[in-house]
Amino acid sequence: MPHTRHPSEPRYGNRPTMKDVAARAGVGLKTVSRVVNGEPGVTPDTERRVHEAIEALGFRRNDSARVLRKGRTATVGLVLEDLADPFYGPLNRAVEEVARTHGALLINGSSAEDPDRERELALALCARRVDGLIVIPAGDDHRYLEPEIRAGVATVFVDRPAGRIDADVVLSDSFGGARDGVAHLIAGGHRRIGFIGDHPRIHTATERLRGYHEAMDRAGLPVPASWVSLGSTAPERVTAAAGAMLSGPDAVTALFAGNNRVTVTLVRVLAARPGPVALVGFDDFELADLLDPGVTVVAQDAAALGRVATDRLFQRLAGAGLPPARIELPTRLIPRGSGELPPAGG
Amino acid sequence: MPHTRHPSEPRYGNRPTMKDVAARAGVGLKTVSRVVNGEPGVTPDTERRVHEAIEALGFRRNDSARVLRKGRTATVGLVLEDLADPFYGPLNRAVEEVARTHGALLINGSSAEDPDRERELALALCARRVDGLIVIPAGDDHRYLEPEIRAGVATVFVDRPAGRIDADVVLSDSFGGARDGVAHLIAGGHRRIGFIGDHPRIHTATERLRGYHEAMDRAGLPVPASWVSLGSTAPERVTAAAGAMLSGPDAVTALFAGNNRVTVTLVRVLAARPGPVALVGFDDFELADLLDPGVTVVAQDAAALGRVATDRLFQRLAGAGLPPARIELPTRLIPRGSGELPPAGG
DNA sequence: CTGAAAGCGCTTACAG
DNA sequence: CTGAAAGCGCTTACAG
Repeated sequence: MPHTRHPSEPRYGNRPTMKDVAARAGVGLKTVSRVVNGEPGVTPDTERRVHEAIEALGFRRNDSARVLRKGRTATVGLVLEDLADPFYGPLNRAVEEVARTHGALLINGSSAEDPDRERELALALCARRVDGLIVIPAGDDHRYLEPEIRAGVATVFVDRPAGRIDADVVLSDSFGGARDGVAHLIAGGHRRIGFIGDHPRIHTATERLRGYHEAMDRAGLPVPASWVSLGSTAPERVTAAAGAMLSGPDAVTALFAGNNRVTVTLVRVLAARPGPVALVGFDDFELADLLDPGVTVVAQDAAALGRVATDRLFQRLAGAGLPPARIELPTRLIPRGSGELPPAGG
Repeated sequence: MPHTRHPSEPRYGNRPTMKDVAARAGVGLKTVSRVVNGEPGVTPDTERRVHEAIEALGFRRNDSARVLRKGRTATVGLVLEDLADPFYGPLNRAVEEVARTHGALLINGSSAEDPDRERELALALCARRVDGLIVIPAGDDHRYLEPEIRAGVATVFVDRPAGRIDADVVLSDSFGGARDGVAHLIAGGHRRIGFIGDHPRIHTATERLRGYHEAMDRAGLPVPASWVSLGSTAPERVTAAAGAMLSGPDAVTALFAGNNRVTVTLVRVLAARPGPVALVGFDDFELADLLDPGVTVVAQDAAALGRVATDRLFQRLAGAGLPPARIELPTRLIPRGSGELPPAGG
């Protein structure tokens, strides 16, 4: 007797299959497939019988099987830094919405800023044969994705460029945004401005630092090494860095925050200090306008990053033989008070 | 000639399969499978040859095919309200982390508070044969999931109970949290307290309103209809509701906000008014402590909701024949200033 | 230690 | 209009 059904095979919880429906309706398998997929060429009577069998058995097509045969999974993978980070919420949602218009589902996960975990997750998604992959890089070497991209996985990097491979990337103008933010402080009369940012291995951190230097240079302002601090965005580290910059003979009168988390920590630090210190932060955040003073920021459009990246991905999937591109989105300076505070004590 | 390969079949972008690897290594298909899966019983030499073929061809196992045969997809589906809503970020991440410890990936999507979209999404996930489903309900009738649950999809509802079916649910103690929050205002001397919450079809909204009434009743305080307003959380609606409650002879001296978005809008409304009005909000939010005054909230642990729900889901998958349970997590009152303002004018 | 056959639940490419 | 056969890329259950 040939192998039929064995309890050790979950068989998707004993769900009925097209074969079961076909048997019950007294038709062929292909006829069931036709009805389920709304293909033409089935008599109303046959169709009715099939529908009755589907109802009676509670049949629901197994899309995993369908997808195996079709060759496309109608799935997009998204690797971001942290699903819990509010910055990625709108990006995540934007990716979902675009995918949805193409009938695709979204598998996502966090790299936790760990390059190994990013790799593991991205490759797991490739193993599931996602049609496309959107990656917010944690690492700086993405050669591991080269075979996947060559094999046809449409891949777009977001927020930071891919490392050591040539691939699509959609990002905000970090350099220009930081430059304008720092220039805004300089225009307000500041001469001693500190920069506190993320790890130097993170592309946006160094780009924003570059923008800072550009603005200072243009204004002919020298930058002692003590005014720049890159590293972890942990509150302790940022607090310590700010403390150092705000004391001593070279004390700064203004701070530029390299990202969201740094900004929030600096708001706390400055709220606990007596004198006013000007602050401009990269990235907007909810309630920034309600704080006192409101926090001046260089805002980027996270939803637009996700939308543009996913559009690009589906363009690739549609077969456009596009060369890898770098798409840069503009930022916007939003003055709210903290960035307009005059320098204390000249 | 039998059908072999045809250009109209994408075949996952011409990726090599185990069959290709087997041919190249000069071994059987099953041997490749053994090597790829680290199964024992392969001579080192054979193993080496297989590995070489894998390298040379750039083979990566197709987990979608594997999953079809195994009967379990190692995938968890999560239907939430809005991927962009910061409240769901930590929940989302917690679900991911628990799934990860079980080797499962996460497919998620937004219902956009639309019951039809919730249904469509949940059923699409079932069609993909997710092993388990976590749903934050938008609708109030989940009978459509009954066949899926019966067929073996482990299902857990979070934040709000399922409608018209008996299923696991993990939620915060909305009733108790709101009761305590309102009692806190009463203890501070308030007698006229308004409640502004979400749509009455949302379970948490009515539970929190129930808590409000309980606290007022216990204190022997009558509640005119004009002090209660449920409906959309759109800023315009909330602003109008607050405006009505804060004027006239029955004007309230304190407000209880039914959720996050209401709280934030009320903070804006109150900041624009002359006199102090006390405020307690349900749900904590970032920077609540930095506002002036700090916002007193009834905090729920969103990450714990996700963690407990996903643990429950995997318990079910492990085969524990559990009856549906209702798991309620405690809330925590965090006084920060806004809830401790005394009643203006007695 | 190794591999051929059957099967997971569908769709494709045919042939009637 | 309808369906049997072959196949998607793997794993299972055997048999050597």
